Amino acid sequence: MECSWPENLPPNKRKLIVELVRGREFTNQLKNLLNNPAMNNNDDGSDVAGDLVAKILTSFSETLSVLSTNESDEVVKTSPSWEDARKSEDSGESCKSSALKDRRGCYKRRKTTDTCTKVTRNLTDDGYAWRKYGQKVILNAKYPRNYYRCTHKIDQGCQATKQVQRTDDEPPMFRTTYSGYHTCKNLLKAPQIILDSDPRDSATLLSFDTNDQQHHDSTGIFASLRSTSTSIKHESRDEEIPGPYPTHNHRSSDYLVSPELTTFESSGPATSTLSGSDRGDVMSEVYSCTASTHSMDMDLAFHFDDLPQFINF
DNA sequence: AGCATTTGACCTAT
DNA sequence: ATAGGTCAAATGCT
Repeated sequence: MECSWPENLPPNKRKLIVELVRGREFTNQLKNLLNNPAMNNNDDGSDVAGDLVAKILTSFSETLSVLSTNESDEVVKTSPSWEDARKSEDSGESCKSSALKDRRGCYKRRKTTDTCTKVTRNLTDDGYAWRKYGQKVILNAKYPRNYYRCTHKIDQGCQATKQVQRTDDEPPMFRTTYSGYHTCKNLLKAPQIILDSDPRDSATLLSFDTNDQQHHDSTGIFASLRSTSTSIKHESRDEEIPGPYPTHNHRSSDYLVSPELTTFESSGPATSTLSGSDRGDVMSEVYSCTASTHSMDMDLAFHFDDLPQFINF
């Protein structure tokens, strides 16, 4: 069947649709294959199901790749980039004078991204290499908030960031908020995607708190991902978070321990909000995520008693 | 020397 | 106006 694109559809959106359609097609083939296991081997002995899974994963990778590119495109479009700011400065229009110092602050704060928050008793490693780029005193908070970006922001353009803040609670808890996708090729472990795990498969409690106006359509992409193991190893050595001011040193190599992999992805031109959750003394860790697109809002709360499953970026 | 962290400045969102 | 997020020079560490 001939497919005609709307004239004004940007190429990257076409690519998104193509990849999603491909993914759906491969998934359907896999479904048929599962209904007829006898078809799983080609004449040459190759594993058809395995090939299809590989194709599906590739399709998702491509989709996520396009989405991350879109995000940066939008930033450039809606605001002057650092380079643009420099240019307008050169023409005597904005920022201020004197060379290097004026680069400072000529940036665009990201308006919205998908975020995911986890609250833990200890600081746990998430398997990624982070570099601290800031620390802020937060109003009415006893402890400062620490800002980290992916170590591969420069060399691979990875946009993932996280914020870590010690709560005022006793015993101390640590709230980690992740933003953006890891698009880097993490050398420690590759991000892994397993689609739509059945919540009954694990002890994780999933709470879908949906809005009244919620409606779904195919533009919402939200894949929940299943743990590859039944437990989460915590980092052998806790990350150090500064106590009430001032700060300690901690180097990015502190974050390089690789625990088991669990993955979570959400995407979409999005607005995001964070929500808290509490199960009193039963709770050991709580993860909450909100991802919303223009067509779908979804909140998730993850409770972990024995750490069978969680989220990873 | 090279890389990571610290920290004040600067900017945006509200 | 203010709180919070990011930048980048200075500084520290290996």
